[in-house]
Amino acid sequence: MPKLQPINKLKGFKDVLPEDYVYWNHVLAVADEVMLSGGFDRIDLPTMEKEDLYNRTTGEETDVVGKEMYTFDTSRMIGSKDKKKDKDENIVALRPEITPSMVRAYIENGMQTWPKPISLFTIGKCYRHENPQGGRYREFTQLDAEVFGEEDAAIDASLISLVWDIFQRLKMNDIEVHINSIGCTECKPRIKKMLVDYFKKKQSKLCEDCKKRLKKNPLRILDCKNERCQSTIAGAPVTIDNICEECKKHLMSVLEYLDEMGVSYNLTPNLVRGLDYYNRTVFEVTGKDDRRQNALAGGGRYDYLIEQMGGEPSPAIGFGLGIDRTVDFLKNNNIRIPKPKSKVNIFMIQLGEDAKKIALKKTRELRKMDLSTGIAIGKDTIKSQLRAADKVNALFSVIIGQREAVTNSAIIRDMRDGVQETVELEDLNGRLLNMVEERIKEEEEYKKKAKSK
RNA sequence: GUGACUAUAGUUUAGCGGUAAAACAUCGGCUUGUGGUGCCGAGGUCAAGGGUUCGACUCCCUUUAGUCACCCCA
Repeated sequence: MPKLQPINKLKGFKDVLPEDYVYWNHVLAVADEVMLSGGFDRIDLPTMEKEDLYNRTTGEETDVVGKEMYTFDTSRMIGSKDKKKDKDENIVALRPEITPSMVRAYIENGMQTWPKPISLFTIGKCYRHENPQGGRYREFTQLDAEVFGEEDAAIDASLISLVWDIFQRLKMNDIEVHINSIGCTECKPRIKKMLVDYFKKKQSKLCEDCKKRLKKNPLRILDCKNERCQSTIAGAPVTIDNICEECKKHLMSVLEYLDEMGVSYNLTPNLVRGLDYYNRTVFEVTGKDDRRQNALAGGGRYDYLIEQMGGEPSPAIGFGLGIDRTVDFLKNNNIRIPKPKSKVNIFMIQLGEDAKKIALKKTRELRKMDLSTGIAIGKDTIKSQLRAADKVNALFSVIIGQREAVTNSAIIRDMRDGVQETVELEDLNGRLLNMVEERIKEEEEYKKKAKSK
């Protein structure tokens, strides 16, 4: 028979294997802990929404929505009997980010009546159809947190401090926090106009991308990394010099609070975020390495979005934190994570049909006692089973053969030195529990001694 | 979407115009009911398709996939 072509995973998607999952587990646990202790409630939201949601929030003009979104027409799906007349109802999209869903959920569930501020977070997958490269995937996991109903600068600062705390807890020291303010409805248009006026005069000196940006999103020119544009950008009007008094005051307070909390940051006048809905405070956390895809987290204020989405006007601020990139960061920088506790303590070895039945029953009992127990059902020889026990680093093996099955006994073998003892079957569980506990205690003491030396 | 580079065993890599190596991993064996070390053995249409050649894993083209950079962003 000819070999069949195997099916591979989709481009930009990935499998997280056991070796990496310990990192995921750790990052997820730390994130969860920090957010919960910060007074946030965890929720879960759909991965798919109507496409319109993103057109009205993230912005049709942005690349994220304009060309990277996975959108489907459900009426044209294979086998679909659902042929609605109203086209808009049929167009759905996999979320490219979570904030729009958060805002939608806020309005849809009447959260404006909840005690303020409303602090929520969620962890889930997002999808963007772009070319994958280091640290960038088509399916990625984000921690998304939002605070609704409070415009005080202290909220901005404390939200940023939470991001900071997550990275601190993960022992990620080589990171930078960048902060900027892009103004409010009053000053943002003015700044935009100033920039357009300035760059229009120097258009010939800009790169091709920036010429396009001049029409689409002039703020983004400030963010351009093209060498050609740098000198022009350097002479451009700076946003924080031109924001209104109120916005300036807000920014200053944010910075003051951050100083107070011991969060170090850089005031980065060129920082603008790609999404349309931001105003005032915007921030980004990046790794200090020279990789390009080094944004670990980013967010900002979006005080007008809820009203724009048809809800009662309410201030809001939030951030997204990339779990994949955080895991990559830990691995690339060789940051140690706490060792997961040893997996298999006991390995059950059986010889013959009768013994197999007893072994299966005993395995279940031991597992119920919280003793992790392995068993190699498919293997029949004692040799191969012992080898399997060795592979998983079992502390003890239990051997039940024909002889033991007949006499209602079992052999406990210490895998460290090969010392064996025979016990009555009914005493097996208790004896094992004692032995494992003793051994674990012993190992901990040994570790302590090694450390103190 | 644009550009550069890469593709050999499960993994990491050698290799040469004359039909493939190593290390590690996996599985099996080294006679009786006892693991780790040791010894032996198994496994590859050299990414796919086409061309040049007496002959291609090796040279050329196409495709596909991966990596990196741009764009954008977490």
